Amino acid sequence: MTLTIGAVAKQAGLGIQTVRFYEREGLIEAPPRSSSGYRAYDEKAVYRLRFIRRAQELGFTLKEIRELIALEQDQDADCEQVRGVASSKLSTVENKIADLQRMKAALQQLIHSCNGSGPIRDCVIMDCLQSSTECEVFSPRPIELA
Amino acid sequence: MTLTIGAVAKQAGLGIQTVRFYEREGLIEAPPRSSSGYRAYDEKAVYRLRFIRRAQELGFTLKEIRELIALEQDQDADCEQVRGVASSKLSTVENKIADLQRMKAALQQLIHSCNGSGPIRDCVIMDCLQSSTECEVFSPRPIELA
DNA sequence: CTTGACCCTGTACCACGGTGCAGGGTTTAT
DNA sequence: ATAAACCCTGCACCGTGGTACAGGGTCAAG
Repeated sequence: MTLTIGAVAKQAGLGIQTVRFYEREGLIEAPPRSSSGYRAYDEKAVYRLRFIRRAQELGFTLKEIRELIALEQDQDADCEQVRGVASSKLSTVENKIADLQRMKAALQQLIHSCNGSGPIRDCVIMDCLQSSTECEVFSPRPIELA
Repeated sequence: MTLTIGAVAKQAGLGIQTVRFYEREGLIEAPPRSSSGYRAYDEKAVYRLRFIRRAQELGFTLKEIRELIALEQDQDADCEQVRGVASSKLSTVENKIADLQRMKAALQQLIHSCNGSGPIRDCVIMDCLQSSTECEVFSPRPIELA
């Protein structure tokens, strides 16, 4: 018995549109079709979709997931390469954490330095955002935490 | 002496297109124009643009920055409200950090459990992503760290 | 045999924060 | 006077990860 797109979507915890989107994006292969043109999936499709979900939870982008899948399908690829991908992802995650921690510290300092009453024109937070000097809250490294 | 858009952009560390984009988005007010239609900025515009940059560095979205600017312009607003905005931003930053730390731990565990050699079919990392049981690396809370 | 639930394609659209280009006009330096 | 460097508008497009809708066909239950 094969599965309809609704069934695989449900089992993988995704929407139908999303499954079709993944097919278009080359993350899953196009399944065979029934005589009436319905997609006819097997169990493996559910695993593949869950793989995608899990990898996303670990912070991999769809592009990176496509690469992981390509590696998996490559006879000549080895485990080392997979570990490489995971390691570089780990680095980017660590960098994002560092960026966010700088933001956190800066925000805490801002909040702490605000007594929380009085009109805006006396607000330390606003001053701090406004003037270039006066407040050394800003991180050396800018944004880029995409 | 007034400043051209190129000059303010440079002083604020932004591109010209970006400055016009901020104007369209209501983050800065439209400046007066020269006789030939050129935007004629004053010094304050540079501060406003830097304000935007700084707030972005702290993790505020453009929408939130628009709100901060609106607060600043509101005679009846007080410092408490500004602190509220900053506090809620702090919370979201903290949540993002927590999400990323879960990812980090999971990635470390994956990388650690991979001996780093052999073909893909024996790769623990791939196994782990593939099979639903067998590997308790996955975070209770899913993605959503946008 | 009809009704509802499901499936199909194609296309457009969402938020986010911009970037780029075409097709003009202006200013400045040589 | 001419070229380079700047400015203008308007519009389209980028990546990311989907979501929605129109306008159809199909399948199972009653």
